[in-house]
Amino acid sequence: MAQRKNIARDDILLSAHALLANVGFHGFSMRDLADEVGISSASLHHHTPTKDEMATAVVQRERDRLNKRLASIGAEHEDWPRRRPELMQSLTETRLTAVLMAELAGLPPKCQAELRLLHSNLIGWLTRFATEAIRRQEMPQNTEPEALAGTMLALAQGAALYSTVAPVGPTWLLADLRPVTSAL
Amino acid sequence: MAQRKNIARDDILLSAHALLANVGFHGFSMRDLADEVGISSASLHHHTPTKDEMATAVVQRERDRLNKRLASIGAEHEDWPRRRPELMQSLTETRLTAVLMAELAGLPPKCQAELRLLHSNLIGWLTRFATEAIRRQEMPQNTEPEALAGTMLALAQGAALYSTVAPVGPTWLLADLRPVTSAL
DNA sequence: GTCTATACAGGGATAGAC
DNA sequence: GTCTATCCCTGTATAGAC
Repeated sequence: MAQRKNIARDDILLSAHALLANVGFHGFSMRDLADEVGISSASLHHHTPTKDEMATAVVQRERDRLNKRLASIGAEHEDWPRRRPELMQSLTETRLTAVLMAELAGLPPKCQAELRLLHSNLIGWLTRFATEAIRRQEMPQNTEPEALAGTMLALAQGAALYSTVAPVGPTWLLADLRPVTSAL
Repeated sequence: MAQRKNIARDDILLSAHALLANVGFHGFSMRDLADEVGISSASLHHHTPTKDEMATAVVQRERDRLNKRLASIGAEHEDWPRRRPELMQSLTETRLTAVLMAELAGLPPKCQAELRLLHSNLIGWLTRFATEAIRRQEMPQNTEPEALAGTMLALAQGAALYSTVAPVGPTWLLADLRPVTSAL
């Protein structure tokens, strides 16, 4: 019944996600998206009434996906050494959030709010992971979990940002960053 | 004679830089910029004929500024422990490049080319710094300079990207990232 | 160098037929 | 649900007077 509509909406959100992650919210038009999906712009607006709503839905989807993914990582492993690679890979593969964060102030209200929520979720997960790792003595004891969460997010999302011009190599996130990050 | 014009163009590029770094290339209009500067959009186009040219000029300026800054850091100190903080701070304070990299594929041709050049310059500097630090035995000997350059850029620019929502704290880039980056 | 006025394309969004 | 056609606004850019 409503099956075909749902499928169509998923197709739209998938194409929308790709465009958003490539050129950002203001980098493409609803007509561009309609062409990508293969329908008219009027049909597109039938499924997703405004551009704001469309982008919001995409971000919401990504937020759900990431929350589930991070929860799964937390449930699958207890130790940080095994959580780390999957976690960093997940965040490094997520270019959407990095691109939208870049234009945050220019985003329409709903989409902007949803993105802030996504960011807040991520910081929450990362802080929790760091806290546990410190308690388990798998991280230095004098580390602040919040600072580490911010740094991890910056590193992974920065890599995502530059992934189009310099693909993250196998050794990228494995380098010993002590000389970069540790104080004198 | 041409003095007032140059001053005006600098005013324009300064306001343009702020807008570009805040909401990205497609996040504002030439009218917005004209309003910001305090002139009509026609006057704006008198100084900078196209939006592409305007953004290109801003990126070019930033490229010059960064090249001089990094050269100065390299000349001022010889050792990596003293180069590191100034270097990372310079890159973390540069939000413009991070925002524009996000929409790279959607940028007009000249601006896109100029941005790629800026990125290439940065990687060049970072790779050189890393190479020297390794030779001076201030970094682990088994590190690949290119990988480290990419990672440093990702970390700093990621921090720049998220600086609007979570200002980089004093401990941020000082954390020991071994648990994040080093392999199992 | 600055303005008003305007051209013209492209943007988001809607009407209404099928 | 999809289309064609269209509305109306915004966007870039130009013309031409002052």
